[in-house]
Amino acid sequence: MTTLVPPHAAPARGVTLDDVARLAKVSPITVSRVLNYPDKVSAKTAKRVRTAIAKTGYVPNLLAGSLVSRRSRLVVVVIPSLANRAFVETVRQLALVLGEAGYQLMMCQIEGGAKTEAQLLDGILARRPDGLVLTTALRTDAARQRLLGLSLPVVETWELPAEPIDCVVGLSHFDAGAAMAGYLLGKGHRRFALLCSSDARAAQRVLGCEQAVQRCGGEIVARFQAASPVSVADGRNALAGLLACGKPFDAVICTIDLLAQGALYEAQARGLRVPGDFALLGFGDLDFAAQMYPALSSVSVDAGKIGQLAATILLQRFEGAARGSCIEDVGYTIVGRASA
Amino acid sequence: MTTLVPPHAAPARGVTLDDVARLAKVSPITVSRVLNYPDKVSAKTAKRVRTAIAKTGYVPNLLAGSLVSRRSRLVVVVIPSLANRAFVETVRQLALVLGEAGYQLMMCQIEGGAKTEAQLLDGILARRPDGLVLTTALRTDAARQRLLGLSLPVVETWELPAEPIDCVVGLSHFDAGAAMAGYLLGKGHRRFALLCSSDARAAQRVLGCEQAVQRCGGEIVARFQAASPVSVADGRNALAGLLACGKPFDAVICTIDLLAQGALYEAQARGLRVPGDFALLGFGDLDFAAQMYPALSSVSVDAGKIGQLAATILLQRFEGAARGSCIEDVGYTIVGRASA
DNA sequence: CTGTTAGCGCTTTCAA
DNA sequence: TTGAAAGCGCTAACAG
Repeated sequence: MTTLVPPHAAPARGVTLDDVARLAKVSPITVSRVLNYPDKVSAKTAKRVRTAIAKTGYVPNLLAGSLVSRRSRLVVVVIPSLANRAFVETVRQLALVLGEAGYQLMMCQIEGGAKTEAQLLDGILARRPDGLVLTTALRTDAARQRLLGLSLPVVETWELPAEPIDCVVGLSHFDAGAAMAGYLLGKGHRRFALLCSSDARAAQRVLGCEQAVQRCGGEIVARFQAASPVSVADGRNALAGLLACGKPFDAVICTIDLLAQGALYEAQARGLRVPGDFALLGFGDLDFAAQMYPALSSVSVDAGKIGQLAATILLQRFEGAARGSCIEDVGYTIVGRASA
Repeated sequence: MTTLVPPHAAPARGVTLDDVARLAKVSPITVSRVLNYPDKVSAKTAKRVRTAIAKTGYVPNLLAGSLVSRRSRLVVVVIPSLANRAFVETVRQLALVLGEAGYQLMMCQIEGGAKTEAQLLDGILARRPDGLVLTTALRTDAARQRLLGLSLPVVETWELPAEPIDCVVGLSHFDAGAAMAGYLLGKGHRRFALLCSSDARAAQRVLGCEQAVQRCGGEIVARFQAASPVSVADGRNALAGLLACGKPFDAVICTIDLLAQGALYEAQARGLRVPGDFALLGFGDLDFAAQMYPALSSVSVDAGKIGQLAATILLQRFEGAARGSCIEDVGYTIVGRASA
């Protein structure tokens, strides 16, 4: 049982399938079948093998298995940042549905670090996942091209790209922005301030918002742009800046609830009242929105449904569905509460 | 260039290292070296190889590489749930430091699903990560035993387990709880209400808190326990329940900022004043704590430092440091603000 | 600096 | 139901 330590102190050799096979007095392939196709092995043999597995503490080596079977049973979901709470429920549902189908989900954060997007992506692809879920669009064309050149199933989520890589589950942020403005216009507001975060989707919402306001005879009196990543503090600062510039407004539209949260705190600190002094509308319907006082009106997106659909679509792609065979729009819902 | 589709529609064969080698007119190992040990190849040869790589769109297969080299350059960090914001910065720093050292970090969520903890762990181990970071303690002994039986470097974080698996970067939640009570006792508060979340670490903080209160002649007049996962709504409900039961109190201690946030909203909704009517103290110092009105007193833990240290320790373990060679206590800081 | 040989641990394919 | 042979794509070890 003693093993010589190799020169460069490589990790211990570990128990292999062959070790288990020897102990159970079967051929290696039988052990493999017990693990992967239990039906194809007699109950008696299977039991002997399982005993040997337990006795040895064998952990299968998926690197080897995936290499030859060309299936890793791994799905990677790429998220821009853990801090972005929009994706929490999406990822949860993804993991759940994929897990039930025998796939493992792992998350990769794509923010920060010295690596380019393409390098990060190559690092992921090198591990040969069976599928990929993107919660944020690839910013570089190099990365996009890389995926287009592969036959790897990909689901882009949370938006509706003009030229999808493969399948899509998302919503139109332009439309959502227009609906936000429409909602406030419908309540009689005309003088809007915009507090914006700095990502492409927020920009789309702003665009939709601006066009709707213009179309209906409203006016955008001021606009503040927060740096990325956006924070509650940005919301406070933005409202402070807005008040400082002195232009009158009757509604504040935030591209994300965090900004609205900050704006509300700033209003409270100054003794201003919402919705008395101005209406306030956020986006995302994060958990605190319904709980704040006053409760925050927001736009809700069914994040869990995005995850479920993305998982289902991936599974279909694994079963042979064609690339690009599915584009789903999950839409959005305006949730009116006390603040607007 | 046409390939027959194999019977079970296995994924396309893809470009291999041999293809690149053939195109560049070198041996496969030279291509490997260009990728892994660029110094060991002449600039001229390297250039030819890189051209061939670009031309073919070659993506290395780490499954094969890791199999033979016994190094996956993968570190997996296990988190209980994406929703838990405490770990955001820890994971970010982990990814950063490990990334600079050539390791890739992937996250696995361990909540929900039908899989047991041990099964989930086996699924991770099967991919042969070079290291593991736990942000939450393993709940089952089976899972713990599995890790103890391997030589895999592991760092447990965010607490100081009595019997560590390997290395540790954390803090004493018992001490933090005692300090929370001590802080309020020092401000003259004596009648405490406790709003608790339902995890082991919160329980430790509660324990520390209770003992400190008792020791100093204070009193815990009421205690509410929120179900897991905890939410802002739980905070509102808990404060409402507390007020309903009618017992007088002058300070509310929450095991987590989310509960304090909810409690504050409920207080605002009822026209109560913080800290006028009662002091409020949270834990975690989440981003909104400093921004709320009134600003929330809380306990800050240097989450980023935990990540940095964990990464550094892992790298040392990779370099041969002994199992269990490092136990770090990062402590905590009480951040006094308006609410207490 | 470059190449040859061997084999990582497993599953596919075919045969019994 | 079980097994034997072959080889997935790559790198360690050694040789030139």
